[in-house]
Parts: sequence; structure tokens; C-alpha cells
Amino acid sequence: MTEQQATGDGSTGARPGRRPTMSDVAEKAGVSRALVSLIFRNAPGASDSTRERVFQVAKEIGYRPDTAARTLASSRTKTLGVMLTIRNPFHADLVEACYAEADRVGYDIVLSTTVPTRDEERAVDALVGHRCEALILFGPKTSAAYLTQLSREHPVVAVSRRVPDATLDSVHTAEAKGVRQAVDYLVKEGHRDIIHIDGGTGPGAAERRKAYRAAMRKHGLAEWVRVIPGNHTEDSGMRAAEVLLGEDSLPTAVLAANDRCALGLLGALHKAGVKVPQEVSVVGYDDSRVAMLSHIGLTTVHQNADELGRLAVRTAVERIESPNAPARELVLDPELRVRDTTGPPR
Amino acid sequence: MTEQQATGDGSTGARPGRRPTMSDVAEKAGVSRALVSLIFRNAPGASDSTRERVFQVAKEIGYRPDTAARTLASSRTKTLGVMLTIRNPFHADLVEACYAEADRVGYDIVLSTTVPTRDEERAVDALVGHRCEALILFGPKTSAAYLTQLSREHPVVAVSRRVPDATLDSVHTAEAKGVRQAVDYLVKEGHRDIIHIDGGTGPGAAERRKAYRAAMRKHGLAEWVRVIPGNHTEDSGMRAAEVLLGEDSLPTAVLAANDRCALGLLGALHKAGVKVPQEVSVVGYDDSRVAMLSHIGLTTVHQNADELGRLAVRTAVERIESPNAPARELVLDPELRVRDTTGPPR
DNA sequence: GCGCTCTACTAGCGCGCTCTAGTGATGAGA
DNA sequence: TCTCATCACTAGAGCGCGCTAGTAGAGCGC
Repeated sequence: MTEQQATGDGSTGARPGRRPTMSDVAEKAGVSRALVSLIFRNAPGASDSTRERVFQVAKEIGYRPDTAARTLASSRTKTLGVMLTIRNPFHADLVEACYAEADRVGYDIVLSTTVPTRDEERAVDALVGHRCEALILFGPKTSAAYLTQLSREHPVVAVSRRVPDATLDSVHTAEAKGVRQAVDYLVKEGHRDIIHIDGGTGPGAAERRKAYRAAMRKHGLAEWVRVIPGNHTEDSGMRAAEVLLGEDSLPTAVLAANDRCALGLLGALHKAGVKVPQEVSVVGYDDSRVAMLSHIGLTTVHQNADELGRLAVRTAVERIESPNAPARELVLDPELRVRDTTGPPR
Repeated sequence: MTEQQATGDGSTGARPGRRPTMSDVAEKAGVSRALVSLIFRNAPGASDSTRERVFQVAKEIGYRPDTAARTLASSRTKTLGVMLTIRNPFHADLVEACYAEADRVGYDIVLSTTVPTRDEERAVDALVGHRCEALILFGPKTSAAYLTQLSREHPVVAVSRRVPDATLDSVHTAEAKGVRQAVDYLVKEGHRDIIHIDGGTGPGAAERRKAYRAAMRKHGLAEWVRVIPGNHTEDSGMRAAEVLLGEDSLPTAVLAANDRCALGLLGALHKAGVKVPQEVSVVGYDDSRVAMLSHIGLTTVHQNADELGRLAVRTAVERIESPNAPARELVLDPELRVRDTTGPPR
């Protein structure tokens, strides 16, 4: 590392002590503080000329409303808290959708991510501390007990996770339907040796696993059922590939836990010289935008991220407005997107 | 979409009006509010037994300190604001590093992302509203004028962007060095027809473009210099591929704007049946963790995200502590990582 | 001229916390 | 016995804003 002194004026600017407040604006504009407040809240009761003058002054002295003070003073914060895993590209899709909808309904969004050194409870605590009026959790992995408890204290919407018997709202896709579509399609192509890399404790994993078993049985393929343990990261796909490559023969098709898992699997198969889809068909899950980046278009089960995000925000807002309405479960239909990683068996 | 009523008790729990405050804890514990405050701030001046009792009571009634009130009352918020682009996987790497370092130095982090419907100024406004003590901006694209102005009002650290003559701190890699390494390597492999897809107005793009030209000249390859306009998304790589495939012959090597661009390019080349690296060598930039997910290991210029994130936080904190110190520019050395997308020319 | 409404504004409390300046009790030292 | 320091704790101001209650003045009908 090298360090250089920048060529600027040698200082980042001595800020004159404190940041400007509403009173500063009021004084400079020659009105009361209350009127400035009213104007910044876009409330009626000020003349257009005063309004304009106040905005002008505010801009001049660099005034920005203080969220903390605003939050403290008003009962409402008009803020939704979103917990996500920043590594997860599907969550990026969801976040974009949430922002769009939140804008529409007049809410702010505060993000809080889990990272390896920061677990879900810490991420949630941060949101609660910020007085978010509702929490939207993307694929939470914590215990149902924790979620239930949390939802007793705050409006909570779980995305991509069913919490049976819980008192919280949830928005997710019909996992079973997606898996069934994938299996039906593979069977129709002629596959029988279809295995599943599962998502461990990840959101939807249990449902997908169960649905895989059911779909296989439905096609009379119970004896071919095989689940390799995994999770929702690329790593698990790579490890599964190692396992499979160490065996006498490969299955003809693999149903991966999600897109990331599928990508890991594809990478490892490619390195081993295994041709996809000629030798093995691979199906992902999520259809996160990265799925399209793969050299080969990944066949995957599409989840409508835009709609999921939109509904999550809408549900959260409705829950805020009627805290005692019955808990709801919104289920979207997934859709198999056949691309280039699947074909008839060898 | 289907909607079901969850099987829970039909309510997300009637919260008893308002959340518990410090006064509630104080009253229940039979002490003053000030003492509770002191205990929660981990300040000296309370006996161990009282401390324990207060924590016990707080837990019982579910008290959590209110960030807004805390922020308002104290001059310090101990919070750093991070602006990022949630779609950018390299930013995810950086965020993880920032959290780790912030934890170490006792700061909180608030994230604010740009999305298509939310530009950088809005993202920054949100952070300022939260009274972040310093702003860390990942690859900001706004005008230098805006950044300079902002840095006069708040401590600002720009990551992956040089702002010449500015009054803000910056942390980035030596773009030129990375590009030079890549060109040197390609030339050594025997390439002469090396083109560059540039990153438009993206962070570091101008430096990389300039360095590409310089490196080519240095090798006596000035006549081969060619820059295809692009940006930092997969899309630009795909479009560049279209351009190249429409011509008589392909270059033997392509230096992409960044990894995402390289991935888009690789995908499009693959679809067109062009073999990499046999027919074309491709080099990325960033070495974001996704680079490893590609079926083929992407040859790329490695940027040390962990170190960049760590330094960004450290620089921010130092700037907070001495606002009038000279602005600094921290430059990390990049490192070419040769993997599977490059080889000798055809 | 009176009461009325309506517009454009102001006064001032309180949100939940931090933090300075205290207070009373206890014990040590002269 | 009288300071004086120390410990454990408290009173109360104030952070920047939202919001309710209220006011002054203009305009209007009768």
C-alpha cells in the first residue's frame, strides 16, 4: 500500500461546529420554526411565496431534516426495515422491488444485512432500534420461536419462508409447484435418475425436498430418489459435484437447491470435463439475475422477485395499518424456465 | 397468486400501545432514569447488584434502547454510513470487510444503496439524515463538484474512485498498475491485437483506459489500440461481443472493464461458439467472488476487497477524530490472477 | 358594526435519551 | 471531631423536531 497526500487544499473543510437546524432556517427566513416544520412536512398552511423562500434559505445553509429528531417527535417513522443477506443476488432483486413499492406508498427503507460476523438477531436489533414500523425478513433462518416472539412485538413479514402456525405474514412462492414442474419436465425428457441437492436449513429447502420426493414417487421413480445434503451457496454445489464425480456413474439430471448451488455444480462439472446438458442436466431455483450470466443459460425455476418484493412491502404496510388483522400467507406461482442446461438424458 | 389465512392465532399480537422506555425500566427497578441510562451506556458509577437488577428488569419488559433518542441526545452516533450499489457483487465483498472492521473499532454501519429508482444523492441524503459521522462511498459516480461540496460538510471516504484535487479521503487500487500487469502478461503470451472494453464513467474507468493506452504504446503496439465503449455491467460485455462478432476477425485478447463486463462477454462468446481462451483471451477486473463462479476461472486483476474495506473504515474513523488533517489517498497494489480464460493467441 | 370563516402564521410541550452538576452516605486521615 | 474523597445515585436541561392549540388579520354577509 502506498499513501499519498492529496493535492487538495489539505483539509476536508472545517465544519462550523454543528449542522444547521430548523431554527437556523426559521431565523434566516424570518418565520417561526413551526412554519418551517410544516413546510418541510409538505403540510398545508403556508403561502407559496413563504414556502419557496424557506426552501431557498434551507438550500443555502445546507439544511437537511434530522431523521432522529423527526423519528423521536412523531409517533410514525414511515420506515420499513429490510433484513437481507448481501451476498445473495436474489436478495438484490428483491431489494430493488421493495424500494420501488415503498416509494410508491411513501415509506423509507432501512437495510440491515447479515454477514458472517453479524447474525440475524443483530441485524434485526438494528432495525428495531431504528424504529422501523415493520420488519421484512428475506429468507430468515432463525427459529420459528424467535420469529413468533418477534412478530408479537412488531409487524413482521417473512419472504421466502413459511413459518407454520406462526403469527406473522409471509410471502413466498409455491415451492412444491416449482419443483414438481421441474421434475415433470425432466421425466418427460426421459430422465429417471434425477437427484436433488438440498438446501439444508435454507428458506424453502424443506418444502423443495419434500416436493422432490413426492414428485418422484408420483412418477413411479421412488427407487431413484436421492438427496445430497447441501445449502444455498456455490460451495455446496461444488462439493456435491465432488461426491458425484467420485462415484461409478453420474445421475442424468440434478435438481440443485438454488441458482448459486447450481452454478457451483456447473463450474465443478465443467472443470472435470463433464458436458452439460449432454451428460448431465442441471436445474436451478430462483432465476436470480445472475442465472442469466452463466455462459450457458441456466434452466431454473423462476421466482418473480419484483412481485415478491412488491407484495412484501404491501403486506407490511397493511399490517401496520391493521395490526390485529389475521396473519396472511401470500403464495406466488413459480414457473419453470427451460434454457440450456437441460436436455434429454445421454 | 393465492392467499391463505395462516393457521396461527389470527393476530400478530396486539402490542400494548407503546414500547417500553428507560423510565419504565427505572420505575420497575426502583432507580432513577439517569442510572438506567448510565448502566446501558456501560459507564461506571453503578453497583454490580443494581446493574444486574436493571438488566434483568429490562429483559423482562422487553426494553431496547431507542436509537433515535440516543442519537438526538448525544453528539456522537458512532455510526458510519456506507453507500453502495446492491447489484454489485464486489460491493458485497467490501461491505463484509467494513462490518468486520467497524465492529473492531466500535462503530455501527448504516447501509444505503442506489437502485435504478434511487440515485446517489438520495442514498447519501438518507445517510446524512441518520447522522452518520462519516460517509463511505463505494465507486461514486456523481460529479467531483458534488463530492467536494459534500466533503466540506461531512467526512467522506471514496472507495475505488480517485477524485483529483478533492478534499476528501480516497481508498483505491492502483488501476494503472493492474492494467499494465494484464497487458504485459498478454504481450508476453504473444498477443498484439489486444482491445479494451471501457467502463464509461464508472469508478476507475478513466484510469484503466489511460493505462491501457500507455501500456500498449510501451510495447510498441500503439497501432493496435482500440477501445470499445461500455460500462460496468454484464450488458456492456454482451453488446461488445455483438460488435466484435459482426466484424471480419476477432481480436486475440480482450481487456474487459470489470468482471461483470467480462462475464457478459464470455456468455455471448460462448453462445456464438467462440472458444475461450483458444480463440480469444479474456481478462476481467476486480476479482469479486463471483469471478470464481464462472464455469471457467476468469483471469482477472485482483483487488483486495478485505483490505479496501478495512482501510475505508479506518480512514473514516481517523478523519472523524481529526477533521482537519490533510486529505489522504490510500493506494493498494492490485495483482493479476491468471486463471483459465487466457492463453497464447491462436 | 358585528359576528363569522378562512388563511397564514406562532407558542410551546413532549418524544426518549445523554450528560453535567449536583446530593447524601460512608469511610479514611488529621 | 472535623474535613475530604469516594461511591452510588438523582435532578433536570436540552438534543431537533412534530403537532396541538391558539392568534392576528383579512374578507364577507347582514
